[in-house]
Amino acid sequence: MGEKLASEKNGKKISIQTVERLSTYRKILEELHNEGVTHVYSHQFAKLVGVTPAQLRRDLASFGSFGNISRGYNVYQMILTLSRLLGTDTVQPVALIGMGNLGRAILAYRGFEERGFHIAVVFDMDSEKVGRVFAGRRCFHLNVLETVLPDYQPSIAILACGSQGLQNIVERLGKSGVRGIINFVPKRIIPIRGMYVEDVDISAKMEKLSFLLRAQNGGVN
Amino acid sequence: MGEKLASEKNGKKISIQTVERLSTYRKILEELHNEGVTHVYSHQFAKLVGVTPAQLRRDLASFGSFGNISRGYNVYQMILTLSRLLGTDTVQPVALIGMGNLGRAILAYRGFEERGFHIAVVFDMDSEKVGRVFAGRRCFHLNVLETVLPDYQPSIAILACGSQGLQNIVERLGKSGVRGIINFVPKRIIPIRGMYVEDVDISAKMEKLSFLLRAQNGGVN
DNA sequence: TATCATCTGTGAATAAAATCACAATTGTAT
DNA sequence: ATACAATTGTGATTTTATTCACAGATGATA
Repeated sequence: MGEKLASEKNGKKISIQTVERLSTYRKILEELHNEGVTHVYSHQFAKLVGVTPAQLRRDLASFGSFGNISRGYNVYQMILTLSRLLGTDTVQPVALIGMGNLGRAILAYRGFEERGFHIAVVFDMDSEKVGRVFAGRRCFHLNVLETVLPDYQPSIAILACGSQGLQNIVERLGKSGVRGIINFVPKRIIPIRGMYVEDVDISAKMEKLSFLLRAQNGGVN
Repeated sequence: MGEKLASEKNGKKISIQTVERLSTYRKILEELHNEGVTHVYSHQFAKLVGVTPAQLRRDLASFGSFGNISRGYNVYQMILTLSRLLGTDTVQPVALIGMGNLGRAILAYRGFEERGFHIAVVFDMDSEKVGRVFAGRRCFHLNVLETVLPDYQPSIAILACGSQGLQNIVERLGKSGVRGIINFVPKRIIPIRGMYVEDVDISAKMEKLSFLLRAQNGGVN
């Protein structure tokens, strides 16, 4: 299925699929918290996030027991636990490679900061971009990656650059201590040992939709 | 797992997981084609896309038989078949909602056109944006959605707007014939009957990476 | 205090996905 | 023409994920 790795906690395993749902859980929990809700039952919560109550309970049970058997789940306690698990309880510096349209849009997006990720340093290869300041960050040339990264120590980098020499950039990032990569470039990259890559491929998502629509229409031949 | 739906072809089922891999397959096949490669064996191809040969063969077999038992798979034939399946053999009009930083970055991205998706019409609510021309498209006010959409007949829409009134927009799109949605807004939306939603949540991807990194570091408590 | 309704956490069952492993096939070499 | 090496497509198996369904727990109520 999906992917391989899993983590362990209290002897139980947290599957990748579960982790992917945890972000949604946290998001909804924050909304509930802001509305003043202190406890929620699995069936209510499940409806809000769009999963079955059983799956929700199993997911939550995979990293601890939070449910009071007749009050339901403690919203705030779960937010704290999830934030800890997802690493959003502390601010994490992130490097951004590529200051084109996409890079600038990512930089402008406030959602990361809210969730504990701070784009600390940005790079580009284009001499047009290097040296300019974007949203308060001076843009460095990729050449000086190795020199500059240690000042910021990001463990995550976002690739929003061209596809040329991409694999090489990945390897250099890896050697400079980056362990996780969000890849917006529609080109397969191979992580070096101990690294994780998450691809964001919007065209692929469109193709998936497109497939589903055709399939539903009775399968155009 | 993952999701529910599947499609059928020749009595065999194409699972969602398979569909998600088909985009990658097609991408790699195009590269091979451009390099002049006419046939490829499953083990070579599998290595390129990063799956096991067995899985690749099973995926391909789920919608037809292309393999010559001793020449391997016909690259060009597979490109044609995949393009047909993924609906990228004809140009598909797409509507884009939201002309902020993200919307403009999406509009500027050439990758869609290459894969057969054309952003035909754009909308916003901001009077600052409405009426302006972005990359050749005049921006319409969301108010006139119902009036304007029939001229373009998109079956897919991209949401890159604010989260206010999002669900309402989804429903209006659905009533105007939109069947698939790519949602960049970090807010859960509920598709109306017959609609598909694909969420793109970059923060969630970062949280996933963050989790994996912590887990690997021995599980910070 | 005893009864009741309803919840969680989880073993057991089911469903889905991935992998194994091999029969059938086919080009190639001699 | 025959033997050989290597490939595909797919039954069988294994692994992983989800759902079912219920025992045990707990607050509410009278």
